[in-house]
Amino acid sequence: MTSSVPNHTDSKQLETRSETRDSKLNATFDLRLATCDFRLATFFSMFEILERDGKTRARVGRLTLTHGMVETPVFMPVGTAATVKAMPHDYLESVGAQIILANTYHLYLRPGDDRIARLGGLHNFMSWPHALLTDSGGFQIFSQRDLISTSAEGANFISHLDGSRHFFSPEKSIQIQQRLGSDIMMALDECTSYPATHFEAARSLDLTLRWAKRCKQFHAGRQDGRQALFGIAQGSVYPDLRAQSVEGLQEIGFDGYAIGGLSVGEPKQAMYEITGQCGELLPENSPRYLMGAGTPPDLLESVSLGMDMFDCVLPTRNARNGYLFTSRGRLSIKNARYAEDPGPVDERCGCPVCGRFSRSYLRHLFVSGEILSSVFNTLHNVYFYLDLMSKIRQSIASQNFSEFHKGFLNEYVGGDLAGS
RNA sequence: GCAGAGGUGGUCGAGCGGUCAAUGGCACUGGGCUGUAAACCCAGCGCCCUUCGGGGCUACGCAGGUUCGAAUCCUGCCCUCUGCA
Repeated sequence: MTSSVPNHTDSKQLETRSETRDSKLNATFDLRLATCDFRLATFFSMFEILERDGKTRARVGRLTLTHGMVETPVFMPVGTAATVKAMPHDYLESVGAQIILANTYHLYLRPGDDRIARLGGLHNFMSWPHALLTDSGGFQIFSQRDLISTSAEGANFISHLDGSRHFFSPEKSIQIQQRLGSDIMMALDECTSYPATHFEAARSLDLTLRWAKRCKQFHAGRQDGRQALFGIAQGSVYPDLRAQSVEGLQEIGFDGYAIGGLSVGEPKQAMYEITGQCGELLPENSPRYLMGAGTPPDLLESVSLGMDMFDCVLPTRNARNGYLFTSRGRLSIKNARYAEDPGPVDERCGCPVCGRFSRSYLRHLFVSGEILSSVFNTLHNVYFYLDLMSKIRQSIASQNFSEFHKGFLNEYVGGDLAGS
């Protein structure tokens, strides 16, 4: 069974990919043509569990989507505006990205879902032949709450781009995601901010559940198996509300279940407790997606609690802000101590950046504000995340996940890397 | 040589009698970032103490002077730029 869990980030595989770049580009082009007309597609969303860890709730699974199979646990790089910032597509492929995120609200505002639809859908538009997940816009209800008001009917947005007013109903969010043609659509939710009182969280959860039902109903009318729909649990840090949320979602029935409203400022302990609780309550045979998480230790902990899918802006955003992930912890490449450090960012990293460039050079690029700084730092961080997920899958398959988890934390220190 | 303009903290540059250790930008140093309004944001940035309220010292080309008080006014000197010879 181990063989069914490919190591997408094996350095030899990287070389191979690099050597066959031309043929790969051709394949990409062919795939793009093939996916141009969705009516030809016959895939349906499916999740199967391939391996289970004996000591924790961790499992290895395979998600079969319209645009390819996804091995879980999986980290999905965030590509809000139809681009994983600073990452060329072939870099994403070479690093083993199986599925990336895009954002419904942002793409609706610009360039517009109708335009993307006319250009053959999001896969075609951005020339990404692999799996795509679109977030519903629910997170923007949280992150742009000063510009948004919600009602039972939906969310009223004031565009951060030009001040224009827009209304997002659950139906509209799904309609846009259908036009985009993502492999996985997310139900429109209200991402509850933290802290929230029990009363506020209950109100928010109730709204989210009603919206979830409308999303499902709207999608059911057009259900053709090409796009999966995931529901999102809310309930802040209150176990009774989380239980209610998970139960409500299952009554409606989704292709997968996400945990939203975490990693929004709550204590780590609360985050892990709620994740663990949801891991137990969510259906065993459905993919479980912890939205917005997290740090490398968060990913390991959440996998052990039964989570299958993750997304987070940390590897990409932090890369652009000069913060690199290494096997020994974080490293702020802008620090003066690296000014003349000839060593690689992480001597144990197999990424092309660590294989070629010094900390000194990368610091220079960052300090100088060079574009390559963002490119290299992002490539390194995304590689680090995807490599970590690959190792997690392997360790689960070989029944030594707990040891791997422990060993990783032992090396990975929260503070800055000691100058070495 | 004559005429005019000017020399301010790492740098550019404001201030033009007290509220000035001196606005602001940059540079520098550190921190933050968890379904991306983020190549962003925050803080520090003369020296020495501090019970974190503050206190002391040294600083606006150099040297004097006026004044209770000078980066700011006066005198001399040094230097820079522009124009005319």
